[in-house]
Amino acid sequence: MSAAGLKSWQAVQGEVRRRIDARVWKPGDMIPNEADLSVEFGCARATVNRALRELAQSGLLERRRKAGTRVTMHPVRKATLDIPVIRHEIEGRQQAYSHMVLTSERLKPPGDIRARMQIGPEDELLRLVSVHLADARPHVFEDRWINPRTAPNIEQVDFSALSANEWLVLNIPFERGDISFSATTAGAREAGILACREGEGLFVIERTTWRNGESITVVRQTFAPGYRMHTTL
Amino acid sequence: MSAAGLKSWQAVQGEVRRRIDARVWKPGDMIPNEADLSVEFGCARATVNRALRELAQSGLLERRRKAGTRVTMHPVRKATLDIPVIRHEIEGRQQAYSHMVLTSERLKPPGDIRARMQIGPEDELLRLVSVHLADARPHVFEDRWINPRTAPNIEQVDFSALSANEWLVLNIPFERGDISFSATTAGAREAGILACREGEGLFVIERTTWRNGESITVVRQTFAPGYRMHTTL
DNA sequence: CAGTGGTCTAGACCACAAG
DNA sequence: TTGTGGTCTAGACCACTGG
Repeated sequence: MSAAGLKSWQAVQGEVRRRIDARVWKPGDMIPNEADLSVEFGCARATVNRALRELAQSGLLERRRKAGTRVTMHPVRKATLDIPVIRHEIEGRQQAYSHMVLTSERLKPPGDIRARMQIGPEDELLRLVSVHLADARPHVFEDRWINPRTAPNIEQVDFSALSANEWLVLNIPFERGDISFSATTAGAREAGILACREGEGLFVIERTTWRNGESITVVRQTFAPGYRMHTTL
Repeated sequence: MSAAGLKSWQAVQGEVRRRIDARVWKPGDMIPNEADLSVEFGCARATVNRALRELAQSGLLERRRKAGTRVTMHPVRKATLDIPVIRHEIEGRQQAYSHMVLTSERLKPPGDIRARMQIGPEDELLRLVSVHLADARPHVFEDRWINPRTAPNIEQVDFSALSANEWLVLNIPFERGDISFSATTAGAREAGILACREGEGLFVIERTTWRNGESITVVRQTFAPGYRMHTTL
């Protein structure tokens, strides 16, 4: 039953996965410590550590100093999604990208935006409403608020040449952000802009990004019908 | 400008991030090799390697043997989503979980399911339609196909006690899977089951899982209005 | 061919937390 | 207090691939 001569961390990881899968180590069980495993497998402890560390990060194991390592009782699967710049996503499908700014204005935001961006009640933001097109057909409707304090010179940028998304990616990289995925129902406005029927279900991504503890932007992107994000587990 | 005495991989990683952020190393630039960096930072090469490896995995750097390491031209942000078992998600919100099986039958699947699960034209699958409830209110409508070849004994399982999701997680762990997120419009059936209005936009997760090169299950989960997945970037 | 990242090793010290 | 994982090190060899 024992396995010796597993000299690569991938091999160790595979053997550990196999044992968990085969219920040699059951959910909730403790597994041997790194030193013992390194002896059993005939490799260095660092190799075992690398193998187990990745399994812990992926949620299959739980590790605590002194307490040791146990098989997670109810593993939470994690999926990694790529969040592409919309132009690249469209061009990657061999379609022609373009975008249009519908409105651009400076004003005090409503309360929910103010709260999400943690700004003062008198601060003004730049609001940009735009639509991204793939082969001249509407693809995403975007409603964005930008904080001029973190993005100076934003007022001078010509967003007809470069979308706000790309300008920010290039000029104001963010340190931290949160993102959410949901669905909404097309109202008259979305239906008109995205050329779909009112009442259709639409995929929505909302994002807030931060830099040096200050918010950069809040954006809500509503996708045309049929949009789908895909990844592997 | 140089930084010496960065003795932890986190510190090295932070310094590298800082330089990329500050445009010391611009998108597309090569950066020094690991040996040189380890000298500059006053640490071992393995420490530099660990720092850079993680940055490469997160998409900020591109590394190739012999070619060296360069700053990614258009970094693709990655978001990691937790895909919880529905019962845990509901109970985590302090709500009472329950579920109901609406139909359970064995039959030959339609062509799209057959294609996605890569099974023969004569193979039969178990089809389970069910709904998960949070505090007795409908939360998810689930349409699932299960392959009896990978999940033997599935016919004998009492899914009124344990949902198919949980039974599979416990008994037939998958090796590989794909998942997609999209939106749909509630039809009469979804509206009835989820107690929402017809025509409402609903969030959808579709999953296919595999084990030993054979498909285990295909499931489509349609969430009640207002559902949202959230994570950080 | 040779330069670069990828990995393994044996040993060491440290940080944390369970008993 | 002490067992465990977390990390660093110096050195070594290997695998890939650009020139």
